[in-house]
Amino acid sequence: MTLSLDIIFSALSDPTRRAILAMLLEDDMAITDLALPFTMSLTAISKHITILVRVGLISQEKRGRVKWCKLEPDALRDASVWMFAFGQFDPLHLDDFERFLEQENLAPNSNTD
Amino acid sequence: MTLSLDIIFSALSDPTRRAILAMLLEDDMAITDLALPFTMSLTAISKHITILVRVGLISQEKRGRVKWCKLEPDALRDASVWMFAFGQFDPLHLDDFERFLEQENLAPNSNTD
DNA sequence: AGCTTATTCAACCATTTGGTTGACGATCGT
DNA sequence: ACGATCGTCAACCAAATGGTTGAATAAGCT
Repeated sequence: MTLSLDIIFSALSDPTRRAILAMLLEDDMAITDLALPFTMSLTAISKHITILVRVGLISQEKRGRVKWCKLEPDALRDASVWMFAFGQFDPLHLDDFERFLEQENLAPNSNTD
Repeated sequence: MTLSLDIIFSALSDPTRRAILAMLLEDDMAITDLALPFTMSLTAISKHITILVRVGLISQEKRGRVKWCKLEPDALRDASVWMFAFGQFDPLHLDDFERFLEQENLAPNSNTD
Protein backbone atom coordinates (compact mmCIF):
# COMPACT_ATOMS: atom_id res chain seq x y z
CA MET A 1 0.00 0.00 0.00
CA THR A 2 2.76 2.39 0.91
CA LEU A 3 4.72 0.93 -1.95
CA SER A 4 2.01 1.78 -4.42
CA LEU A 5 2.13 5.40 -3.34
CA ASP A 6 5.87 5.39 -3.99
CA ILE A 7 5.52 4.22 -7.52
CA ILE A 8 2.41 6.22 -8.33
CA PHE A 9 3.91 9.53 -7.25
CA SER A 10 7.16 8.59 -8.90
CA ALA A 11 5.34 7.82 -12.15
CA LEU A 12 3.58 11.17 -11.99
CA SER A 13 6.77 13.12 -11.37
CA ASP A 14 7.88 12.96 -14.99
CA PRO A 15 6.44 15.60 -17.36
CA THR A 16 6.56 13.30 -20.37
CA ARG A 17 4.50 10.72 -18.54
CA ARG A 18 1.99 13.32 -17.40
CA ALA A 19 1.72 14.54 -20.99
CA ILE A 20 1.06 10.98 -22.14
CA LEU A 21 -1.71 10.65 -19.57
CA ALA A 22 -3.17 13.97 -20.71
CA MET A 23 -3.25 12.72 -24.29
CA LEU A 24 -5.11 9.62 -23.17
CA LEU A 25 -7.64 11.86 -21.47
CA GLU A 26 -8.81 12.70 -24.98
CA ASP A 27 -8.91 9.24 -26.42
CA ASP A 28 -7.34 5.79 -26.42
CA MET A 29 -4.19 5.80 -28.49
CA ALA A 30 -1.51 3.55 -29.93
CA ILE A 31 2.04 3.84 -28.68
CA THR A 32 3.36 5.20 -31.97
CA ASP A 33 0.70 7.90 -31.92
CA LEU A 34 1.47 8.75 -28.31
CA ALA A 35 5.12 9.16 -29.27
CA LEU A 36 4.41 11.52 -32.17
CA PRO A 37 4.38 14.88 -30.32
CA PHE A 38 7.68 14.17 -28.58
CA THR A 39 11.16 14.72 -29.92
CA MET A 40 12.61 11.80 -27.98
CA SER A 41 12.89 8.32 -29.40
CA LEU A 42 10.05 5.86 -29.65
CA THR A 43 11.96 3.55 -27.32
CA ALA A 44 11.99 6.22 -24.65
CA ILE A 45 8.24 6.71 -24.95
CA SER A 46 7.75 2.96 -24.87
CA LYS A 47 9.65 2.82 -21.60
CA HIS A 48 7.56 5.61 -20.13
CA ILE A 49 4.40 3.79 -21.10
CA THR A 50 5.71 0.58 -19.57
CA ILE A 51 6.10 2.45 -16.30
CA LEU A 52 2.58 3.85 -16.50
CA VAL A 53 1.22 0.37 -17.20
CA ARG A 54 3.18 -1.08 -14.31
CA VAL A 55 1.58 1.34 -11.85
CA GLY A 56 -1.87 0.73 -13.32
CA LEU A 57 -2.43 4.17 -14.78
CA ILE A 58 -2.67 2.73 -18.27
CA SER A 59 -4.12 -0.54 -19.50
CA GLN A 60 -3.24 -2.01 -22.85
CA GLU A 61 -5.03 -4.13 -25.39
CA LYS A 62 -3.16 -5.53 -28.34
CA ARG A 63 -5.13 -5.64 -31.57
CA GLY A 64 -3.03 -6.84 -34.44
CA ARG A 65 0.38 -5.27 -34.21
CA VAL A 66 -0.81 -2.15 -32.41
CA LYS A 67 -1.12 -1.86 -28.65
CA TRP A 68 -3.95 0.41 -27.64
CA CYS A 69 -3.45 2.37 -24.46
CA LYS A 70 -6.29 3.37 -22.20
CA LEU A 71 -6.25 5.69 -19.21
CA GLU A 72 -7.13 4.05 -15.88
CA PRO A 73 -7.83 6.94 -13.51
CA ASP A 74 -8.81 4.62 -10.69
CA ALA A 75 -5.13 4.01 -10.12
CA LEU A 76 -4.99 7.56 -8.75
CA ARG A 77 -7.43 6.83 -5.97
CA ASP A 78 -5.02 6.01 -3.15
CA ALA A 79 -2.79 8.91 -4.03
CA SER A 80 -5.76 11.26 -4.21
CA VAL A 81 -6.94 10.20 -0.80
CA TRP A 82 -3.48 10.60 0.65
CA MET A 83 -3.14 14.10 -0.75
CA PHE A 84 -6.58 15.13 0.34
CA ALA A 85 -5.81 14.10 3.90
CA PHE A 86 -3.05 16.70 3.88
CA GLY A 87 -4.96 19.33 1.97
CA GLN A 88 -7.60 19.38 4.67
CA PHE A 89 -5.75 22.09 6.52
CA ASP A 90 -6.89 24.55 3.93
CA PRO A 91 -10.66 24.82 4.32
CA LEU A 92 -11.02 26.08 0.77
CA HIS A 93 -9.86 22.95 -0.97
CA LEU A 94 -13.12 21.12 -1.41
CA ASP A 95 -14.69 24.23 -2.86
CA ASP A 96 -11.68 24.65 -5.10
CA PHE A 97 -12.15 21.19 -6.49
CA GLU A 98 -15.81 21.69 -7.11
CA ARG A 99 -15.24 25.04 -8.74
CA PHE A 100 -12.52 23.55 -10.91
CA LEU A 101 -14.79 20.74 -11.98
CA GLU A 102 -17.57 23.12 -12.83
CA GLN A 103 -15.27 25.30 -14.88
CA GLU A 104 -13.90 22.40 -16.82
CA ASN A 105 -17.25 20.69 -17.11
CA LEU A 106 -15.66 17.69 -15.53
CA ALA A 107 -17.97 17.33 -12.56
CA PRO A 108 -19.66 13.95 -12.29
CA ASN A 109 -23.01 15.67 -12.12
CA SER A 110 -22.33 18.52 -14.53
CA ASN A 111 -25.14 18.48 -17.04
CA THR A 112 -23.31 19.35 -20.18
CA ASP A 113 -26.16 19.11 -22.67
CA MET B 1 3.97 25.48 -13.26
CA THR B 2 4.69 22.18 -14.95
CA LEU B 3 8.05 22.23 -13.21
CA SER B 4 6.40 22.54 -9.83
CA LEU B 5 4.35 19.42 -10.51
CA ASP B 6 7.57 17.59 -11.33
CA ILE B 7 9.19 18.43 -8.05
CA ILE B 8 6.05 18.07 -5.93
CA PHE B 9 5.28 14.58 -7.16
CA SER B 10 8.93 13.67 -6.95
CA ALA B 11 9.06 14.89 -3.36
CA LEU B 12 5.99 12.82 -2.52
CA SER B 13 7.37 9.67 -4.10
CA ASP B 14 9.68 8.90 -1.17
CA PRO B 15 8.18 7.05 1.80
CA THR B 16 10.50 8.71 4.29
CA ARG B 17 9.41 12.13 3.13
CA ARG B 18 5.73 11.18 3.27
CA ALA B 19 6.28 9.86 6.80
CA ILE B 20 7.87 13.16 7.77
CA LEU B 21 4.87 15.03 6.40
CA ALA B 22 2.56 12.72 8.33
CA MET B 23 4.42 13.47 11.54
CA LEU B 24 4.00 17.17 10.91
CA LEU B 25 0.29 16.60 10.51
CA GLU B 26 0.26 16.04 14.27
CA ASP B 27 2.37 18.98 15.29
CA ASP B 28 5.25 21.25 14.37
CA MET B 29 8.54 19.54 15.11
CA ALA B 30 12.27 20.07 15.21
CA ILE B 31 14.51 18.26 12.75
CA THR B 32 16.13 16.10 15.41
CA ASP B 33 12.72 15.02 16.64
CA LEU B 34 11.57 14.28 13.11
CA ALA B 35 14.63 12.10 12.66
CA LEU B 36 14.04 10.10 15.81
CA PRO B 37 11.72 7.35 14.47
CA PHE B 38 14.03 6.58 11.55
CA THR B 39 17.03 4.31 11.51
CA MET B 40 18.85 6.38 8.91
CA SER B 41 21.27 9.16 9.79
CA LEU B 42 20.28 12.65 10.82
CA THR B 43 22.04 13.95 7.73
CA ALA B 44 19.77 11.86 5.53
CA ILE B 45 16.67 13.20 7.25
CA SER B 46 18.05 16.72 7.01
CA LYS B 47 18.40 16.26 3.25
CA HIS B 48 14.85 14.96 2.96
CA ILE B 49 13.58 17.97 4.86
CA THR B 50 15.59 20.29 2.64
CA ILE B 51 13.78 18.80 -0.34
CA LEU B 52 10.38 19.25 1.30
CA VAL B 53 11.23 22.86 2.12
CA ARG B 54 12.41 23.50 -1.44
CA VAL B 55 9.06 22.40 -2.86
CA GLY B 56 7.16 24.42 -0.27
CA LEU B 57 5.61 21.53 1.64
CA ILE B 58 7.40 22.56 4.81
CA SER B 59 8.28 25.96 6.17
CA GLN B 60 10.94 26.49 8.80
CA GLU B 61 11.49 28.92 11.62
CA LYS B 62 14.75 28.92 13.52
CA ARG B 63 14.44 29.64 17.24
CA GLY B 64 17.75 29.36 18.97
CA ARG B 65 19.58 26.36 17.66
CA VAL B 66 16.48 24.42 16.76
CA LYS B 67 14.70 24.72 13.42
CA TRP B 68 10.98 24.20 13.75
CA CYS B 69 9.27 22.59 10.80
CA LYS B 70 5.68 23.29 9.86
CA LEU B 71 3.51 21.55 7.30
CA GLU B 72 2.35 23.74 4.41
CA PRO B 73 -0.46 21.80 2.76
CA ASP B 74 -1.21 24.57 0.29
CA ALA B 75 1.79 23.42 -1.69
CA LEU B 76 -0.29 20.40 -2.63
CA ARG B 77 -2.93 22.45 -4.33
CA ASP B 78 -1.71 22.31 -7.93
CA ALA B 79 -0.98 18.63 -7.67
CA SER B 80 -4.38 17.96 -6.14
CA VAL B 81 -6.13 19.79 -8.93
CA TRP B 82 -4.10 17.94 -11.54
CA MET B 83 -4.96 14.59 -10.02
CA PHE B 84 -8.58 15.42 -9.60
CA ALA B 85 -8.83 16.33 -13.28
CA PHE B 86 -7.87 12.75 -14.06
CA GLY B 87 -9.91 11.17 -11.34
CA GLN B 88 -13.05 12.70 -12.75
CA PHE B 89 -13.68 9.63 -14.83
CA ASP B 90 -14.73 7.79 -11.74
CA PRO B 91 -17.95 9.43 -10.58
CA LEU B 92 -17.51 8.10 -7.05
CA HIS B 93 -14.44 10.11 -6.20
CA LEU B 94 -15.93 13.18 -4.65
CA ASP B 95 -18.10 11.05 -2.38
CA ASP B 96 -15.07 8.96 -1.51
CA PHE B 97 -13.21 12.02 -0.41
CA GLU B 98 -16.02 13.28 1.73
CA ARG B 99 -16.56 9.89 3.32
CA PHE B 100 -12.86 9.62 4.02
CA LEU B 101 -12.78 13.03 5.65
CA GLU B 102 -15.72 12.18 7.83
CA GLN B 103 -14.17 8.91 8.94
CA GLU B 104 -10.89 10.49 9.80
CA ASN B 105 -12.47 13.54 11.38
CA LEU B 106 -10.42 15.57 8.98
CA ALA B 107 -13.25 17.39 7.29
CA PRO B 108 -12.96 21.19 7.47
CA ASN B 109 -16.37 21.32 9.12
CA SER B 110 -16.13 18.18 11.25
CA ASN B 111 -17.10 19.12 14.79
CA THR B 112 -14.73 16.99 16.76
CA ASP B 113 -15.62 17.89 20.35
C1' DA C 1 7.67 -13.82 -50.43
C1' DG C 2 9.16 -9.32 -49.36
C1' DC C 3 8.77 -4.59 -47.70
C1' DT C 4 6.75 -1.72 -44.11
C1' DT C 5 4.95 -0.62 -39.72
C1' DA C 6 4.55 -1.32 -34.54
C1' DT C 7 6.87 -2.34 -30.59
C1' DT C 8 10.34 -4.22 -27.65
C1' DC C 9 15.04 -5.79 -26.37
C1' DA C 10 19.94 -5.23 -25.22
C1' DA C 11 23.64 -2.65 -24.33
C1' DC C 12 25.32 1.41 -23.15
C1' DC C 13 25.75 6.25 -21.08
C1' DA C 14 25.31 10.53 -18.05
C1' DT C 15 22.90 12.32 -14.34
C1' DT C 16 20.20 12.11 -10.26
C1' DT C 17 18.97 10.03 -5.97
C1' DG C 18 19.32 8.38 -1.40
C1' DG C 19 22.33 7.01 1.61
C1' DT C 20 26.92 7.04 4.42
C1' DT C 21 30.77 9.17 7.45
C1' DG C 22 33.53 12.77 9.57
C1' DA C 23 34.25 17.45 10.39
C1' DC C 24 32.29 21.95 11.28
C1' DG C 25 29.62 26.28 13.04
C1' DA C 26 26.13 27.80 16.34
C1' DT C 27 23.75 27.81 20.32
C1' DC C 28 22.48 26.23 24.89
C1' DG C 29 23.32 24.91 29.86
C1' DT C 30 26.31 25.07 33.69
C1' DA D 1 34.94 28.85 29.35
C1' DC D 2 33.47 23.94 28.35
C1' DG D 3 30.95 20.29 26.95
C1' DA D 4 26.75 18.77 24.90
C1' DT D 5 23.20 19.41 21.41
C1' DC D 6 21.26 20.99 16.76
C1' DG D 7 21.89 21.08 12.20
C1' DT D 8 24.62 21.45 7.86
C1' DC D 9 28.59 20.73 4.77
C1' DA D 10 31.81 18.05 1.94
C1' DA D 11 33.16 14.06 -0.02
C1' DC D 12 32.07 9.87 -1.31
C1' DC D 13 29.28 5.66 -2.91
C1' DA D 14 25.79 2.35 -5.05
C1' DA D 15 21.72 2.12 -7.34
C1' DA D 16 18.05 4.07 -10.01
C1' DT D 17 16.50 7.10 -13.81
C1' DG D 18 15.94 8.82 -18.37
C1' DG D 19 17.85 8.87 -22.42
C1' DT D 20 20.43 6.91 -26.76
C1' DT D 21 21.33 3.48 -30.78
C1' DG D 22 21.03 -0.83 -33.31
C1' DA D 23 19.04 -5.17 -33.77
C1' DA D 24 15.05 -8.27 -33.18
C1' DT D 25 10.19 -9.82 -33.20
C1' DA D 26 5.66 -9.67 -34.92
C1' DA D 27 1.93 -8.38 -37.74
C1' DG D 28 0.01 -6.13 -41.94
C1' DC D 29 0.09 -4.95 -47.07
C1' DT D 30 0.60 -6.00 -51.86
